[in-house]
Amino acid sequence: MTPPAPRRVTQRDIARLAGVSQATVSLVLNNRSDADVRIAPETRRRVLRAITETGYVADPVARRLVSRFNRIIGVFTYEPAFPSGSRDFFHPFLLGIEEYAERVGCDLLLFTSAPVVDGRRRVFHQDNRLRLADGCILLGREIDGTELRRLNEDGFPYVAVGRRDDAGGPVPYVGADYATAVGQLVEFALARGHRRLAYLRMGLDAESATDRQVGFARYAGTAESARQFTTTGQDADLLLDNLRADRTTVALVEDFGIAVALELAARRRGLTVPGDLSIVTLGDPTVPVPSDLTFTGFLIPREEMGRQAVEVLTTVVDGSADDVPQRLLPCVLVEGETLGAPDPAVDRS
Amino acid sequence: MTPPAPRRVTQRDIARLAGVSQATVSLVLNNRSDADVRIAPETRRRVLRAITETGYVADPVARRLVSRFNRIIGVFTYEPAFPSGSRDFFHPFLLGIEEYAERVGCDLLLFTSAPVVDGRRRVFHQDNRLRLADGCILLGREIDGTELRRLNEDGFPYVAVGRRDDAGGPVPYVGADYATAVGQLVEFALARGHRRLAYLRMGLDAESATDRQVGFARYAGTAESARQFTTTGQDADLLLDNLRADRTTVALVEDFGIAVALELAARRRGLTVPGDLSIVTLGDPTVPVPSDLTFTGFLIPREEMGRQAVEVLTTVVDGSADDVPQRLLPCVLVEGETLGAPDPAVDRS
DNA sequence: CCCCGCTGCTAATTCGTATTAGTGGCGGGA
DNA sequence: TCCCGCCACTAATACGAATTAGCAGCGGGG
Repeated sequence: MTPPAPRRVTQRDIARLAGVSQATVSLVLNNRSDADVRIAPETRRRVLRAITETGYVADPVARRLVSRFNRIIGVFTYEPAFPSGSRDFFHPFLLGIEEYAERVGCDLLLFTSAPVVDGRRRVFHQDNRLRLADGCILLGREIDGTELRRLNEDGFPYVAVGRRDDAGGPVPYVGADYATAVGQLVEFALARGHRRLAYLRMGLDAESATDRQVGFARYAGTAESARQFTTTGQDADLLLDNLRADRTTVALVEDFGIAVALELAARRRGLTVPGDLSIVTLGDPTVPVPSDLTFTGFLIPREEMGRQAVEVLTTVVDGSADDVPQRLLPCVLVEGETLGAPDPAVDRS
Repeated sequence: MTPPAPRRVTQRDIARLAGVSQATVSLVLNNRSDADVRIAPETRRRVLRAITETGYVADPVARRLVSRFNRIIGVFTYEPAFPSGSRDFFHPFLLGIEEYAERVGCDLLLFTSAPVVDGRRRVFHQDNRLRLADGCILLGREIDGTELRRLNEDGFPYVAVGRRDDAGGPVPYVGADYATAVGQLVEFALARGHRRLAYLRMGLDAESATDRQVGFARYAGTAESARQFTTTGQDADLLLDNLRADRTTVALVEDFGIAVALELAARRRGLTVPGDLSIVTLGDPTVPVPSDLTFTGFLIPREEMGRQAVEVLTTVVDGSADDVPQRLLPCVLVEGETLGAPDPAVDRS
């Protein structure tokens, strides 16, 4: 048992010590010196002395109650923020978020208390704690539309990381420009002479998946063939069969893990990459995948997304945001070694 | 420009809607039903309806002002929490912290706003925000003693991760029992026949370093030789020279990276590990080190330390702590492949 | 001498919620 | 009829800081 905590020092205590009123202490503290507020230097000194003597610090909670601002940025992750599994997924975002938060002097509040319902965390629940923060950053592959809608209705400042479809109004976000990145890779492939492309998707209906498909569909129009396959990557061999049957020369793979599995299957079968089949990845690995070769594809600017999310959020919070901020950051193309020219023999057949 | 934020819904609004007083709303909300507080079921229903209609949620800040509790756990890291460099250092702690915080329904507040002075973050500074949280977990290899002292004086609930020396009183902590772990490894080495041991330290004066040395000193007493070397690992060759000159058969290495460097230097010189020299590490890698062999040593129970830190903190916060909680968790020994028997020829010389 | 205006401060109020003391109304027992 | 006691609330206050209106005191101009 600890002794009943000694009541913490308040402005009243300081006031008593310095022989002034609580209001004066507050004025000195915020060192106000407007036209209509003047404090004699001597008085100011007495107050400051009392403050340093007692080591007084203003209670941020009480302060917030008045000022409506906390300098706290909420971070809501739809999966645990520090999981072993998707660890590499959130980490770069958090890195950028932390960096920028430090720059603007904000603390980060991780809403770990949000209860899990139906396998997902929920922003809105009984004892909603969102308001502890001035605004909130939403992280997650998929974000529930109804929750976004609710945020919009409440007018609570927030920013999603990753592009989001409208939800009862436009959603502020900082995303990655997947469509363009995928488009560029398709153009590369076409320029190399590829005419039979395949797009391997996981079958998620997250915006990030849609955007990639859009990029593929938009730029692959001139190809002789541009099929799409849905796969989990479990049966890479079957997948490979399908691709071969289709005389595909380059596969654009949504998920990095599947690309690795595909390459492995090809090698097992005596095929070479990119000799017999080119493989292009459309996103960096979210879990460490042991692979000795560098895949052609792109990197998602996760860290920068985190940084800019904080930046955007601050503008939304202080009301200086221009309309609803929506940013798409360019992905970084990776040359890699898995995109080659198609086999001429096959190509002519 | 956003429209001037629509003032958020308060209990007064609910009260007006339901035709009751604000106090009644509060009573319904906390669904108090003590002997001296009774609300007619009909009234209760009216209030609840108004609440669900407006989507009202209590302002956690105002609530805190009254109750003194926030269900917020502060996390203070002396280096950035999500750095690229020491990433693997904090991550496991945070993982455990998050897990347990979720379990007890607390949010995590990362004090990213703490300014960096002299290359380190400081807990105490001008605009101290510690009080936003109910208590605080301190993470860092080295923690400033004066700050601990200050925390003790202020009576602010906190727990350090890692054992700490007294600072104006005992420091509550959850640490790893390095002394015992190192001791066990020394005993293993002795049991294998080693008589000439060397302890390679980095020269930090953190408690974690001291504890390891204590373990070494305590258990290596019966050895023929038990020297200590200070090294940064830069000149692994010189280090190796010294060890050879000293006829050392087993080196206990504080830092994992140095162990790797040493093994590399040995191999370059045509020596085998553990044939010619046994190497034991005294802590797991904080940065990913490419190495194909498993070092004999121990693992620090970082995740569990994080979990228990939260657990202990909650007891400190609610005053149910038994005295000053100090826990040392056992490390997990790793058999590994780098501890062998000493070369008999050398041994007899 | 009166009043204005300036200086330097304080009293009072506000933020939103929790808690406690108290109050009006009503039924029942004496 | 009077009073007690219970029920179902409400009024008032506290939490700690920020802010605003306003009040003494004093000097100077008319």
